[in-house]
Amino acid sequence: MLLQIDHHSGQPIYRQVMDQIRRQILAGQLAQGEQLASVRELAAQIKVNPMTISKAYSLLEIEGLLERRRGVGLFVAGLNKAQKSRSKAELLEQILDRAVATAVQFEISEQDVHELTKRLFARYTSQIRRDEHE
Amino acid sequence: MLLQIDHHSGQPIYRQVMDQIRRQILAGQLAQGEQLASVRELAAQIKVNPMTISKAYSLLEIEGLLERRRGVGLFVAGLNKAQKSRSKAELLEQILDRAVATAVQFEISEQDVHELTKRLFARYTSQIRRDEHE
Amino acid sequence: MLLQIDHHSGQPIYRQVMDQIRRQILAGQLAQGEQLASVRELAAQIKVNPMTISKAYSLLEIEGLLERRRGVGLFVAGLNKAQKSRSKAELLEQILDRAVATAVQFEISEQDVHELTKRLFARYTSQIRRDEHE
Amino acid sequence: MLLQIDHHSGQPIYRQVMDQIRRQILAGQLAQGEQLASVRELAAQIKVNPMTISKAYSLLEIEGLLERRRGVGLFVAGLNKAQKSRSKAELLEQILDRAVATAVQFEISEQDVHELTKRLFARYTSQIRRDEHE
DNA sequence: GTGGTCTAGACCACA
DNA sequence: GTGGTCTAGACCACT
Repeated sequence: MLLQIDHHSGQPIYRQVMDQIRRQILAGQLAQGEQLASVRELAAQIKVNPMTISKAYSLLEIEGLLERRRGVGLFVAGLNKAQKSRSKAELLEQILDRAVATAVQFEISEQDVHELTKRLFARYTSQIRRDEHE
Repeated sequence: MLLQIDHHSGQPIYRQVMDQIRRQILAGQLAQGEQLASVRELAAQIKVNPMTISKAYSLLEIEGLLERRRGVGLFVAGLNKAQKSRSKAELLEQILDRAVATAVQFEISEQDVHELTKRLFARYTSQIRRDEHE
Repeated sequence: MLLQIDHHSGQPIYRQVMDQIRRQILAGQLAQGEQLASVRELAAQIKVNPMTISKAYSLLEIEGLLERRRGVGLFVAGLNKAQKSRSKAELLEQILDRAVATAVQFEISEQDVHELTKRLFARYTSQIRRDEHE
Repeated sequence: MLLQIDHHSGQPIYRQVMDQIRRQILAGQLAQGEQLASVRELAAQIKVNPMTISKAYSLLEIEGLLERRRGVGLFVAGLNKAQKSRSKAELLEQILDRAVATAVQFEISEQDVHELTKRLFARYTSQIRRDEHE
C-alpha cells in the first residue's frame, strides 16, 4: 500500500490516510478481503505516530469500509459493484461540482473548462505512460 | 456584501470569510477601490466576534488583496487584469485537477467526465435563469 | 514645504509629518522664524484629514520646535546652533547604532559596513547631482 | 530562546517577538530544524497571553521562516544559505540607508559617519569581550 | 503534550 | 467613526 503524506498541507494526517485508503478501495487497488498493513508497520513506513494510523483505521471501520478480525488484523470489507460505482460517481460529482461552480462565478466558459479538462487528462495519461516504462 | 457562513463545516469561520471575499474580488463582484463592510458591521451581520472578521481582513491584507487606510477602513486593492485572470485560472485549475486525478484513479473516462461537466453547467445555468426572473 | 507621505508604511501619518518637519528644521531647510503652511493648506496639499496636520503641529509645538502666534499662524522656533548640531548628531547616532547592532548580530564585518555606507553615499550624491540639473 | 520585551515602546508585543525571532533565525542563533519554545511556555516566560505569542508564530509561519508540525510544535524552517545572507544584507541595507539619508540631509560628511561607525563598532566589540569574560 | 479557534470585553491609535 | 492589540478563559483537533 502506497501512501503519500504531505506534512505541510494543513490537512490532518489521519484524514489524508483515510482519504487515500478509501480511494484505493473504491478504485479496486485494494481488493475486497485484502489485509491491510498493521498499524505499526504503516506508521513506520510513513513516519508518523501510530495513534494517527489507528485513528484513521478506526474511522474507516466505522464507515464500513474496513472489517476488524480480532487478533488477526484489518481487512477490506465487501462492497458490491453497484455500491462501489455509485460511491465513485458521487465522489467525482462532488469534486467536479465545485469546479463548475467556480467557473460559473468567474465567468469562465464551459468551452474553456472543457479544454482545461482535456489538458489535465493528457497530463495524467502521459504521466502513467512514463510510469509504465520505468 | 453577502457571505454564507457554515458554523458546522469544520472549516474555520475566518477562512470561510477569506475564501468568499477572495472569490468575490477575483470575480469582480467586489470592485477595485471599493470599501469593505467595517469589521463591526460584518461581525454583526454574520453574528460572530469582531476579532474573527479582523483576522480574516488582516490576512487578506497580507495577501495583498486588501489595502488599509488608517482610521478610515479597508478597501479592495488594485490588481491588474493579468494578475486577476491568472489567479482565477490557477484557482480553477487547482480544483479541476483534483477532479481529473480522481477520475483517472477510478478509471472513469474523459468522455464521462465531459458529460458530467455539461450536466453540472446546465444545472447552474438554469439556476441563474431562475434567479433572473425573480 | 515638501512632504512625502507613504500611506502604506504602517507609520502613522501625523508621525510622518512630524518627523519630516523636525528634520527640515534641524537641516535648516526650514529657517528660524519662517511661517509654516496653514493646517488647511498642508492638509489639502498632501490630501489628508486636517485633524491629522493639526495634531502633528500641536505636538511639535509641545516639543518646542514650533511657536504659535495667535491669529497669525505657526512659526519655526528659535534654536541655537549648538542645540541644533547636538540634536542632529544624536538623531544620526541613534539610527546608526541600530545599523551597527544589526551588523554585529549578523556577523557582518566593519569593513563590509564601511563599503556599503560608501555605496549608499555615492547613490545619494549622484541623486542630488541629477536633481540639480533639472 | 531569550527575548526582551518592552511593554512601553508602543511597538506591539507580537511584533517585538517576531522581529527578535526573525533576527535570531537569520543570525543562526536559532538553527534550522530547531524546535521553538511552545506557545504556552514562551507566553509564561515573558508574561503575556498565549494568543499574543501564537499570533507572532503564525505570522512567521506565513513568512516562511517557521514550519508547523501538527500536534508537535513549531520548528525553524529550512532556508538555504543564499536566501539567508540575502535577507541579512537587505535588512542591514534598509537600516543603514536611513542613516545615510539622514546624514546627507543634515550635511554630515561621509568621513564623520565613518568615524561614528567605527566608534559604535568599538563599543559593541568591547561589550562582547566583557560578556565573554563573565 | 502541541497549536488553532472563538468569545466577550477592554483599551488604544488614527482620521 | 475606523481598525489594532491584548486579556482571560473556553473548547477543539492533532499526535
